[in-house]
Amino acid sequence: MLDEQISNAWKAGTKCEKCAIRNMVLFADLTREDFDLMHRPIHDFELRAGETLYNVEADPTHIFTLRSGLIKLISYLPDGSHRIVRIIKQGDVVGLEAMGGKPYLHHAVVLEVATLCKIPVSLIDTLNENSPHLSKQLMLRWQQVISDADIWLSQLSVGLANQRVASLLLYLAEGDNKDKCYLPSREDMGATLAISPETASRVVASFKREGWVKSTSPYRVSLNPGALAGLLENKKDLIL
Amino acid sequence: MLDEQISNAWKAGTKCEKCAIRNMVLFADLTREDFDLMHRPIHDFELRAGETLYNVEADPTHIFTLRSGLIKLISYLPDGSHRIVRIIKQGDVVGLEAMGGKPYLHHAVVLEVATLCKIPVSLIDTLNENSPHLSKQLMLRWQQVISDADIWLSQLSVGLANQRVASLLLYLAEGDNKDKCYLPSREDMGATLAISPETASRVVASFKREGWVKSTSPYRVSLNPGALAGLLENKKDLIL
DNA sequence: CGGATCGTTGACAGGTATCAATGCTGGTGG
DNA sequence: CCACCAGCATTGATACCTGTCAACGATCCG
Repeated sequence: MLDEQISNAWKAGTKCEKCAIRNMVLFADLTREDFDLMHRPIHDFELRAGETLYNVEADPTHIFTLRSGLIKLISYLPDGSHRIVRIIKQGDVVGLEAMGGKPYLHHAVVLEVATLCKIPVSLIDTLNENSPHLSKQLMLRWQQVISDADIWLSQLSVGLANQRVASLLLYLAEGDNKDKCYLPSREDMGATLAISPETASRVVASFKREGWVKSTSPYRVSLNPGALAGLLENKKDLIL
Repeated sequence: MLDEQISNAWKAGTKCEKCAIRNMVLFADLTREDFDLMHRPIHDFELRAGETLYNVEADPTHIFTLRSGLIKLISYLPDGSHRIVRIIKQGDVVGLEAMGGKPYLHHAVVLEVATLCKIPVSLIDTLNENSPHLSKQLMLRWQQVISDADIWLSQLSVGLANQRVASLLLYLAEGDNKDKCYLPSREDMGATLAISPETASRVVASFKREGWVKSTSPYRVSLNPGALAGLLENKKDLIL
């Protein structure tokens, strides 16, 4: 039975290599023996839209990699309001805060059906002491997170409402087929862009009227990246 | 001469321990021999307001710790506009992106006279392979950065202009004497809070009229934390 | 004393939040 | 099978807030 668990873990390991499609190579250099040494294996699983991956009160014992789907990270303010501070896309790592024993910083909720790998922090710690390579990989993950946070700050929270919505759609399209992407609920868009749901609705409606955004299936749209990007250009056209 | 350099590095090392006042303990567990082994020592120096610590084009060969003063991190957008995405306070680490060879993500400019430690990335790398403890410390630094970024997103970019200004002042006061803090130029406040400099000016002026903010010296104010915090409470007073 | 830079203040237009009403859709139960 | 309901998107009307443009004042410095 234990052997079965190990085997399952190793299966997850091979999937990790597939994740490498999006430079997800945390474990690319591990051998079969390394896995056999572990008591608590990596576990892969699936969550449906609306389900919670973790919240701030959960035990910070695992980090996760998102193999497919979409996850939102919600930050709650003392006054009860909330904001979506990040959207996790395929290949990203979630819950890195757990390293170091600190509680999770957010409430992580699935937007689109998600398949994930669940990795015990203790495992990372063990490997960390032996493999400086993994340590480097983790460092790169942290950088990615910061880099994403900066995009949020410098692009998604600035400018007119239609510019913010355009930026968000383009951001979501990056991880997807480049011109098809997930379309968040209007309330989620509001919480993401610091605008009201009604304004978000108005903007999306206007984009649809222009033909820049077309619904394909529920919560899925195809879009015209060029037109949307055009909205962002003329923020400051200085005469240099 | 080399010996003198080493001695200087060690002096900087002792200062690191002083930094530990704000849980800055990157090198707290290093011995004298460890330092003697290093070819490129830690160097400490000072920068005046307005001077640049680094920009995106600089060689990402060092990370820095801020022993005193204040530094803003600016992110430039493709369209030429810019935003202040973080403000580095005493005890914080700057330029962590340099780990991993990636270019610096921002333009780092001094707001208030800053004293810093300049640490070669190569040094960190070397130590990293031997000391898992340092690796842990770095992890904690990353967390801190993320945590700060989240504050920016969830508090400083949301709500009415006066709420944002209040949040910013309270944030700056944290690192200071709790009721005295640095008062940024109106333009910097605008770039930080995603509002126009004029609006920032109006809000600050109104705070001064209310007596919540009082200039002490140029770019320095004392403030009434309670009153400012009061502005943030009634965002959503639900009947729970 | 002029000039530059920054902060302040005013007037006004435009964008957005808010409140409210109306469609729309999917699920439930009769 | 249909009616009903709940939740979400849409749309409208209005007040408020903020951006913008512009003028003026303060301060510092050459």
